[in-house]
Amino acid sequence: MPPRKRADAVRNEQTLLAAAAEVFVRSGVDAPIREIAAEAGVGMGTIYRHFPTRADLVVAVYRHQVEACAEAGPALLSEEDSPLAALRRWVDLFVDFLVTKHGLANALQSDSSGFESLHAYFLDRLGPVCGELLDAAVQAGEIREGIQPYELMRGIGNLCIGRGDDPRYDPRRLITLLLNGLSAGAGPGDR
Amino acid sequence: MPPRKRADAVRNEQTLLAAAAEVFVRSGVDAPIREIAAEAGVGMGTIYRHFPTRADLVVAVYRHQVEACAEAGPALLSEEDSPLAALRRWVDLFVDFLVTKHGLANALQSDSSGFESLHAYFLDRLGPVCGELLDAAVQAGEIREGIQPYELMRGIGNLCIGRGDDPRYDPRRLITLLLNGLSAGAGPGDR
DNA sequence: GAACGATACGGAGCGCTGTTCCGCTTTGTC
DNA sequence: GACAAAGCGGAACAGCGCTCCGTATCGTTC
Repeated sequence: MPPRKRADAVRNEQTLLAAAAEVFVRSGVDAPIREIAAEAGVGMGTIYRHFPTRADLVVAVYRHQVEACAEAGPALLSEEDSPLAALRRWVDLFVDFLVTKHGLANALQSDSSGFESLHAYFLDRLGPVCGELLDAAVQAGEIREGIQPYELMRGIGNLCIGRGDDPRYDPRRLITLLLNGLSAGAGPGDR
Repeated sequence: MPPRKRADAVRNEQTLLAAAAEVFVRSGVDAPIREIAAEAGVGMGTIYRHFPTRADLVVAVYRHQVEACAEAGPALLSEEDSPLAALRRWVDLFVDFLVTKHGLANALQSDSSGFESLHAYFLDRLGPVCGELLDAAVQAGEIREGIQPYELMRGIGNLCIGRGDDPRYDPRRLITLLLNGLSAGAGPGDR
């Protein structure tokens, strides 16, 4: 066995993933390495040691975010007051994650097979989580039934395409409207 | 009326278009501005004056190339010994042009409507030219009939996708094979 | 052809970026 | 506590986009 990694290295890797995720949301996946290093409070050498290329970093953040998003689903369900509130907060996390996801295609440039498998992983992992949130909200009578997880995730994903082009376009506002539409008139008496 | 442009400015613009086309083929559409300036033998200021953004330059080269390619069709037909030879040389020009075309999407970033119209212009202008070359070669019994201009152009275009990724992949070699296949066994006795 | 604005040119210079490299620090082990 | 080994930080270098302004060229007028 190769001797296991040093504790500080492990720590730094986690810090970097979190910092990169944050910076990606703020400045896009093409953000300067310096900015990510500063956000994480580490040197640039550290980033290059952990993630030799930008694609490595983007992929790592992607996996990390998928995982975080997946784990956040059940957690939010239990800590929020209502399933709908949990769903709203989950969607918010999901939107942040989409920056990374949309940057992935460029970062991987022409490795379309790698992209496919990462995309499949995304669907397998997040689809059920989103489904749980939707079911719970339906059970609680907070949203109308009938919408599929894939449909919602895809719709949100599409609303976020091209974000940043034009300051007048704010995907989050539209997504809020979408969710409002989903809950409108969905009381117990609804059919 | 604004006074017409100075002679040297017009000359430089033409020189730049030719130089940029050349450099795009050699180094891709992301080639450093300095390299294009050097190729054209002008200063960088001159490029920025004529084409404030990279997209402006790419679009201008694109139009210029479409035009050149369109005019080259009939010219080659009359100066080459056979229609097939003319077709081969035309395809060669076309392949060079595709570098610019494929770079266009990135250069325009998110202006998809601008891209659409440029693409339509491309089809309208070059489709008929390609058709003429194909017809002439068929008439001369040099290639089999039945292939459509759009089909050929699209096929060649697709073969050129991702060029430069991998030195082992040479689109021109495959395109040569394609043309050989088009002419194989297309003698007068063929039916 | 001489003189003179207007126009265009060239390239040094600035600021920002990716990437490397090596002296220094921290960690785990004996 | 001592000492490799592993890891870290960030100065330094190189390449790039873009601007700015002194200089050269052009077109016009006499």
